[in-house]
Amino acid sequence: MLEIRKFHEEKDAVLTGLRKRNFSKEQLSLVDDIIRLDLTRKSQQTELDQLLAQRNSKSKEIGQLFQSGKAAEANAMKQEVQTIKDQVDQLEKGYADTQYQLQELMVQLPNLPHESVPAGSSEEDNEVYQDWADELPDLGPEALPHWELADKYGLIDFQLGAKITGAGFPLFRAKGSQLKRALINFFLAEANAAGYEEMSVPHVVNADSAYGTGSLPDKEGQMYHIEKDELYLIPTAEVPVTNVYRDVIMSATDFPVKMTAYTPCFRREAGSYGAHVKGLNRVHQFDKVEIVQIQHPEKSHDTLMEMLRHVEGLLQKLKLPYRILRLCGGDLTFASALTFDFEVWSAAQKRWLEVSSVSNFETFQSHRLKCRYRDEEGKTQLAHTLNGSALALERIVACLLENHQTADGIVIPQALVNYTGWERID
RNA sequence: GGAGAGUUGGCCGAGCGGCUUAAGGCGCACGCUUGGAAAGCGUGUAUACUCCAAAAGGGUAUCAAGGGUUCGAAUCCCUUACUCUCCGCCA
Repeated sequence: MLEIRKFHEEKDAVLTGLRKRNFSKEQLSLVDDIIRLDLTRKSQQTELDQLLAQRNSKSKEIGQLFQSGKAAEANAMKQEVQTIKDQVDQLEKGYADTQYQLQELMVQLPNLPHESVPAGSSEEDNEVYQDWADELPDLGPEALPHWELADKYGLIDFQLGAKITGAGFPLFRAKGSQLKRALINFFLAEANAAGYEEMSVPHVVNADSAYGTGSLPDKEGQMYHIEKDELYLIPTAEVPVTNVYRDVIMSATDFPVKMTAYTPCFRREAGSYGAHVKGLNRVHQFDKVEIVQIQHPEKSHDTLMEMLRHVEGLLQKLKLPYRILRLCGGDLTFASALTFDFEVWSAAQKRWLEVSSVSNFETFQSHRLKCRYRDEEGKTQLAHTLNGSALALERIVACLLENHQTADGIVIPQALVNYTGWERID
């Protein structure tokens, strides 16, 4: 959530940011509505506080009167306080109402894009930040898509997954399952080597945590909701991991905080269909190793670039053709200020598949999380939060199978052989 | 799932309707002291919102969370969450 302070002090920056998000003129009027409501809120608070102060001091006097035996005076004063209380009740209602309205508007507003975010309305307008330098591999017409390879080598059973649960819950078996486990270990080992603390976290979170990272209310429909216990299946490890720092005030020397976790991720993704969701392209449960950092505002941009290079290193070691996109204002996720997507070339499908998204949320999440640090003057300031997939497993499996297929089997890249224990699938 | 006991500031811990602007201790910071340190002494030490042009200084709220009783609630009542102990079940 944006800080209300910005609306008063940097209104132009707010408007500029929202325009980059393609806000219409009517939508932009929200900004003035918010400023107006907040001014109302302030005056209501001042009035309310004054009344409460009166009530407190008079109540104290009543106590003293009783103690000195002046019951008659005390009882008279009770009447006075009673009338103050009635006013307080009235004002409190108005104040709560203003707060509620303000909150309703504030949660509708996405993060302001970083200045480097290109203008644009859809994924067509994303900027290719770093293209695949070499020629894209051409495997010829015999190249099989991953779902056929998975079937041919007995790696993934989509029918069994559908039988046990439903569509979008593939069952990995034999070397398919081992390959996935190897990738998890490989990604975690690389993250550990880069200084990220490994964590095993709950895969189910409460509403406070979901709200803290912005999954609620913005993505309510995307999460599996366990109503009986009022809990949510995590859509990404970002939610439990970032919430480690909810309601925490750190010292500036604690930066950077680096955490990593492997988790399954659950997404309802209602309304998808067609070839784009075939095989592993889009599933309801997938695996991911996530990297998260909490950083000083002045250093967060450099940190984002460092995370970018980390993800890039993984793809290079897996020998997969990739490109990096800088998302435009229209494609940026709600909470993000700046996002780079990694796409890997799916050699048989002949299309790019998104395998990672690396984002700087600046203070948008930390404001909700109340994740703060103390600056040189001892004042509390909001920290910056960042995260990235490093990496999403299922699409990597798809691309590994397709890109490294040969006539007599699938060749495992050397970096991964240390983790699989075998060199090929045949 | 059943029964009981708890949850107070960074931490420990007192308080069980007004004498609390939350005692006392520990920790931390600064100062005095010292050749330097320790000890000792002194001062300070939460968060959010808000008033004030700003600083200084006020105000309000917060004793797990939310509601209630009362002129007044950390303290009494209700609901919820969490922690611990015992029983049951269990990888």
